[in-house]
Amino acid sequence: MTDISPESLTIGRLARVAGVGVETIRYYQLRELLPVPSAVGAFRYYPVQLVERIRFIKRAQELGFSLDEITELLRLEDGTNRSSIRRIAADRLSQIEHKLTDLKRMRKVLKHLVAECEHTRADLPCPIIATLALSVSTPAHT
Amino acid sequence: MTDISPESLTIGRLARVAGVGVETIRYYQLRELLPVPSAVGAFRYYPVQLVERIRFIKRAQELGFSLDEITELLRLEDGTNRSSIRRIAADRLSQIEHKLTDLKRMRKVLKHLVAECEHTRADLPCPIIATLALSVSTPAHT
DNA sequence: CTAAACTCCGTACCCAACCCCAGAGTCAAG
DNA sequence: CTTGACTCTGGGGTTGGGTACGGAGTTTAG
Repeated sequence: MTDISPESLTIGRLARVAGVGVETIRYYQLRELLPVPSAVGAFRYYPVQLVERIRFIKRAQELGFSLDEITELLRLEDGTNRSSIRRIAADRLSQIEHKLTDLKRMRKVLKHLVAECEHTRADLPCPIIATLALSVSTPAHT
Repeated sequence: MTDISPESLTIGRLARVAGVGVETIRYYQLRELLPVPSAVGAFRYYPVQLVERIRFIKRAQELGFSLDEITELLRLEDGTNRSSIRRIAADRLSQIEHKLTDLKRMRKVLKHLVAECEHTRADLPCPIIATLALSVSTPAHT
């Protein structure tokens, strides 16, 4: 966390230190999640601070944020616009709630079908196939 | 007026009756989820039975099955190989369980962060950003 | 009979978040 | 000063489930 300015890395080193692939860094540059440093010679050199930025991105991804949302979060990184940050997080949260509801519906139906299939006599039609073949379907999906 | 058979449809009619787009039918043919009928004239005519087949596919999709899995299910459609059918459903079920676990983790963290951000004094750093900027991350994603 | 509507076929493109490759140039160690 | 590991640019491809486009031929309603 001690920041000494002249510390710089090539893209490969940055990638290794941050735990991502070189291509990931290039892709993030394209997406404007990372700055493209100006080359000194033919190669570009990256300040070590970018390691933390990449980790920020990765941690946000673990919470399910898309790169677009992360771009937003990075713009708000100074933390002064708390309500915008909260909005992004709250939006993501409600997307997650929605998906949870959806998956729970699927789980319920599948659990039921698998169980039913296990103890239905072998001479009767398979309940899983039978359901797919003619049930009145349950609502929405992602 | 050239009624090939009382029970056959052009691709457009089949699509309308089944509630999908023409392109979806062609795509399903490509994926071998639907047979490609041989053309009588220049156009192809589809037996009405395919309407049910398309609905089968759509119902399976609502349960989260991928088109590959549905291809499998269709091969087992006669229902004689119950254990294979159950395996596919059970696999899908465990994928769903996995995803549920993952989403619940995200929800927990996000709920906590949003709540914390709401109750933290405005002069302190935003807890959402702070967490992303340096937390020790929690496992897996998607 | 004509014009609208439809079909066929191929190709290409969409989203996300990357991965992989080739060829040429470059940098740093020995 | 050579070697080999790296970088740069640019293009491609992947997965999943389709959608969109365009031109030529066909069918059908009026």
